[in-house]
Amino acid sequence: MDQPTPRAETPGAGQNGLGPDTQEFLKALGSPTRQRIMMLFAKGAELSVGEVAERTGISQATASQQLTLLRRGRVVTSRRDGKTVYYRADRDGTLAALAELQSYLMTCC
Amino acid sequence: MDQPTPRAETPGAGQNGLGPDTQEFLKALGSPTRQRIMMLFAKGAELSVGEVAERTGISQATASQQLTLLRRGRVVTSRRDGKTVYYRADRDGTLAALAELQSYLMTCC
DNA sequence: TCGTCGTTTTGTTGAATGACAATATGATGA
DNA sequence: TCATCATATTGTCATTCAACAAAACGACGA
Repeated sequence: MDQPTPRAETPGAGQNGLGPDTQEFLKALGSPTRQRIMMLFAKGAELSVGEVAERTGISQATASQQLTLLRRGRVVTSRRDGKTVYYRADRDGTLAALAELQSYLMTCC
Repeated sequence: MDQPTPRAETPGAGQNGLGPDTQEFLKALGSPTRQRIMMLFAKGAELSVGEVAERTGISQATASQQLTLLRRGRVVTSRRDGKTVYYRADRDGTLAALAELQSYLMTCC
């Protein structure tokens, strides 16, 4: 169910600022709750929405919402198996965002 | 007696998540307005609060507030010269945050 | 088909955020 | 000291966000 959320068309960012992807990435990781969620995905672990809800102590609906935001920021990906949806860290998206962030910050420092 | 009293400072991030500094860093950069402000500091430029306000089109008060948030996230530093306060990118803070973020993300991917 | 289970979406509420105007602080020069 | 300039803080309002419960959706199995 990993919708190919319309890929943004401004990957370079370069001199003009961060692309929308990286912007979403920063917003996604900027929340303590979502940071806490991300810790569950250490070492490539794959978890269902319900498991994330249980281990973080937030409601199932909230977990689903927050995971959506994380997916929008390309921090996680999702995969559906039957009724349950499994999430895990998005290695490529993360590395891409990190790279763009780095190049962005290099123009300031 | 499980005592999870938040440790004051855990620079390593390690297994427990991001340190408060990096958390502030992410929040600071997670805002479009502040990202726009940061673009003004390319190439080591040094700007006063008034200049930031003028070039971004936001009020002086708002500029001061947002710059405070950026400073709290160690994205900029400030220096006072007479009446005016000059801000510029914080190279060390940025690199430190980037390094911690990277090590944090490496535990997931 | 029907019921159930897991997930998502839809209200709704309280807290946090972003913006401004107005005021306060602080430094400099007359 | 006093006036002035640049910045910081305060007060207020509109918007956004995080969280929940409840309802809708979707995929199985009987």
